[in-house]
Amino acid sequence: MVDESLQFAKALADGTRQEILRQLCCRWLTVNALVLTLEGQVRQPTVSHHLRLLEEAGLVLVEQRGRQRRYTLNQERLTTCCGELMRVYAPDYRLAPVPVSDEEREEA
Amino acid sequence: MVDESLQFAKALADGTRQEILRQLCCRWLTVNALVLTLEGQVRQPTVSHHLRLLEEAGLVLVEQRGRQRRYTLNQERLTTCCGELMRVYAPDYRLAPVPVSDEEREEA
DNA sequence: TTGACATATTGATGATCATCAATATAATCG
DNA sequence: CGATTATATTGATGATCATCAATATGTCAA
Repeated sequence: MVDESLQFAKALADGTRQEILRQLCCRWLTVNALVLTLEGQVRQPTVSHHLRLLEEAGLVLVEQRGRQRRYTLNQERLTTCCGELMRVYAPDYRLAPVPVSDEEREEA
Repeated sequence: MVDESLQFAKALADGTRQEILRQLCCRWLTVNALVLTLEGQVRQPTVSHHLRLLEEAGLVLVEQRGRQRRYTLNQERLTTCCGELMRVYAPDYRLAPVPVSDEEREEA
């Protein structure tokens, strides 16, 4: 796809995909584990379909482990895409992405 | 809609709507003026349709002026939505939206 | 009020897409 | 090799949605 902001928005424009991203935030899950966390909402082929779109958009990272594949959310990519959105559509604001320290992360 | 991040993503998940937002960035345009800037890409009812979705998502502001309606992009709303996305999906990063000063804006 | 202009709404149509069951591919083990 | 497990792909179906022509609504001027 040519337009990155469009691909990014389309990737997020589905409730199931956003739910998948929430499940993959800050942890690695296999496809089957992901299907289980979604508790019967969707079948495995549907999850694989969404994972493909998310991977094409760069929003998830994959790692082959034996016969399983583990996915996780790519926070850096998401940050970059949000930054691009703001750069284009909110030029009067500034985005200052700062890595959160370990101590702060533990508070949350 | 219940989920704000979903409504935000859906609003941006269309090329024509993103083009409309670009045209409405930093200026107020009437519907007809907007149709003209899109140079035959889409007809007036289509533009009105998109403006309705964008307004429902809070991404544009409207002002009635005589028999015309003027629209502009709501940068603050867009910033808020991006911040919410990052808060949920990139908790290891921090968003610090800071209004850009007038002097800096003139440099760009 | 009538006419002209600006925008919104309606209803139809085709395109995109989310979902599934069935099946294929791929990797591991015996 | 064949059996088993994990994930991906295919093809079909229904839902959502972008678009348009036609029309309605609303606003101002004479």
